[in-house]
Amino acid sequence: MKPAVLPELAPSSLRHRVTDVLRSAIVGGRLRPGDRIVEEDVSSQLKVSRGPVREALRQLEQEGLVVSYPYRGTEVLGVSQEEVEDILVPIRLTLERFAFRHALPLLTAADLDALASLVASMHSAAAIGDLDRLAEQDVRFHDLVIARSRQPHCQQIWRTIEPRVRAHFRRDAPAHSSPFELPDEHQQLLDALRGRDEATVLATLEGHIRTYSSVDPAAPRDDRGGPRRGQAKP
Amino acid sequence: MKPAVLPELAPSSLRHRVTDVLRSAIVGGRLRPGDRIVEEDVSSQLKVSRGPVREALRQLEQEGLVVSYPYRGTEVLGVSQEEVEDILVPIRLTLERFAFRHALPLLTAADLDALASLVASMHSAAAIGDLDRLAEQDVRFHDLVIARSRQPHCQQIWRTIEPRVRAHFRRDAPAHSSPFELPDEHQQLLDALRGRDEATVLATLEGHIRTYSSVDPAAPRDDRGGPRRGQAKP
DNA sequence: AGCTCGTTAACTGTCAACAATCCGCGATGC
DNA sequence: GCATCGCGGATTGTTGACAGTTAACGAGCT
Repeated sequence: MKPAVLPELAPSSLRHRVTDVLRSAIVGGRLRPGDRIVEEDVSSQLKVSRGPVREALRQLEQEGLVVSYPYRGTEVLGVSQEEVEDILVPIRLTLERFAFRHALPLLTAADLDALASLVASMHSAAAIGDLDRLAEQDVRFHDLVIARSRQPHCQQIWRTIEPRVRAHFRRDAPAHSSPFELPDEHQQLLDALRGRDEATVLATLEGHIRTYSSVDPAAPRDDRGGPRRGQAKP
Repeated sequence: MKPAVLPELAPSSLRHRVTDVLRSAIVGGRLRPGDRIVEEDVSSQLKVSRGPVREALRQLEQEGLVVSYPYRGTEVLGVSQEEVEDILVPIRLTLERFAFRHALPLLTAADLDALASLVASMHSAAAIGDLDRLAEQDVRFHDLVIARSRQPHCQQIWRTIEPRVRAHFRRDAPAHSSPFELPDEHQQLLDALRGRDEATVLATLEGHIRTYSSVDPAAPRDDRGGPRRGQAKP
């Protein structure tokens, strides 16, 4: 096996798994903005000590999903629609333009096949209305391309932007578009990548991301998450 | 004392101080890309245990200043000029546009005075050639405005972008412009803020930040910092 | 009543010891 | 010679205990 084409397994330390569990709880909406996260609770529920939990919380804090105040604890942070539209989506656009441009000449046939199977999975998920899997494959598509760009800062910032965008659409704008548009758009992206034409790729990408920024303007703004004083009684 | 105008002292836990020490060592160039950071060394030098050091490293990792590989350690990460120009500066522009727009109606007379004194300090620093203080006041100027915007995600992303930009200019493009332009540009920004006219503020800001993205194109690209195998013998 | 000040429970912050993993190097076998 | 295996030092990952801080509660004073 000379050409290293193995998917290079993700690092799985305890702290990474704790981070993933908490992040998916937040992104999935089981932890809502304003909810407190108590280290002891998490560590006892997950049967680990508080060390890894603390490190996970530090990471989530840097990802903008939680805030913590010294000696007072950590709570889940909300995102205002304004910040999503005016900051997160424009940043995402900057990142992905850069990433797709750099990944384009580096994508192997195996990569394109992997993307194709993700698109196929999206089609079937849309067909049976499995929105969770649809979102999951959506993220993986972009993750893969961005990973192939081999630009460390681009990847790092992407990892901090993407969960917030996803949390926002999951929590506050659940029905932003027909679930059938998503697979089609990614199919177009994939076709553009196969064509290896940078201009086409970037134009398609731009259209794709802008689609997602135009959410229902009647949706309520969400600007919760100020410093908490006092705590809820049981 | 009804109107809360106290500068609200920064949280000073051990982990915050360790983070600050390491970050300033990286941004200041005393730790260079590729250098290893060993938890035990840091903890013994700073006379603290490894816990806070680990949390500091997690935070710096999220700020993109270091990378760590499981069970193998942490090392300082470099930034390529391409990533600075194509990602970090555009993101900075997005953030500051948003922040200045939101801060504009919220800035108090005291805030404007504080900005004025920063500008004054920049003038005197430029006069005696104190580039460190100049850069320090530069950052504080933008920090203050962004803090006043009261947009949590904007602030959070700023904190992760700014150190990288600063590290880049400090390490790789030390003489990007005359030290006398900096105070003047901030003077203009301050005047625009005093005028309370959004369009003027944004135009001035844009010019200011773009100035900084146009660095000497002959400067060497810096793309170090891949995964390390093996370790240097003493 | 309203304010101030101890008291206290619930947390977070910090530490030092222990466990797990990686890397280099030399022994071993072919 | 050269690949493979396994040992050992260095360093990171994890744990449980202890110390410090916060905010709510209630007694005492005015």
